[in-house]
Amino acid sequence: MVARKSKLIDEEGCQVKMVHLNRVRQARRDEPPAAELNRLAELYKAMGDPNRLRILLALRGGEMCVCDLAALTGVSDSAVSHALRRLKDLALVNNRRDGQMLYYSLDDHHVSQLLAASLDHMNH
Amino acid sequence: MVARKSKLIDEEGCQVKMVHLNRVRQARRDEPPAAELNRLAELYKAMGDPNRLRILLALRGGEMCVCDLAALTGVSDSAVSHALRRLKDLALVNNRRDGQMLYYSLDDHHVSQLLAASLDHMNH
DNA sequence: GTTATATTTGAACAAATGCTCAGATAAGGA
DNA sequence: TCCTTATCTGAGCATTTGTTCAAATATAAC
Repeated sequence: MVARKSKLIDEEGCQVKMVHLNRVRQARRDEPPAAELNRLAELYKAMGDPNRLRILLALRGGEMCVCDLAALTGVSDSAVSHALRRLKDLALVNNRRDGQMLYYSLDDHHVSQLLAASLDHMNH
Repeated sequence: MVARKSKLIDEEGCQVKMVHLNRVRQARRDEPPAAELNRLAELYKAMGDPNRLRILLALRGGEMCVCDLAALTGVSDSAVSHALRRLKDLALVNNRRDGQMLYYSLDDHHVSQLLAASLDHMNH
């Protein structure tokens, strides 16, 4: 990095201040498409809530029903149901009905691996 | 999973409804300590914002200064600075001063690996 | 010293989030 | 059929979040 002073660059009609034009261009080029980026952000955001994260971690040990997850996390059945719907919309979990009860489990082993990688990262 | 009906279990003075007591106990046993769990959630939450995520992804290509990141993401220098402080507090990035400018980079290759693993996961 | 540039900081505020509550739905048993 | 249990849904609401703005720092050039 050698540049020391910012330049004003015209972009889409408005001037933008930047120092290393080539570096910014490279970053733009390497960026994943917006749809993929937003989906990744949604994924992280979903895992960024302590209770949803606890649910995901718990499901590594096998399927569980809603009221067991409520007992585990200490929130209402309703709150767990809301959380599970969000995780399901993101394809992080799925469910299977057995009578009146719904058993939730991790959607595939990738999810479990992602969690393992993160826990791993935390313990250096 | 065989149980079909919930039981009321006494826990810390209040009754909690659950179906598979052993499964809940196992999940509790396997749960990471609260401090670790909260830190992991904070980590995910930080990565769950599109602009912060874009910053992290951009830094995979090498260090960048604040105003370049502002030009990349299209938000103000101030917003980028706030974002970077949060990422720095979580040890996801660090910085180095060169004159008036601060160059930010990913804190270590683990962060980069974590991002790679996630992008990977997205493309099945 | 003064001035200009790069970044940081804190306050303010609109937008998003996660919970609870009440009512709806789905399935089983009497 | 009616009643009970398990889960879901939408509205309401308090908390949190991310941005902008204005002012403060930090360094460089003069």
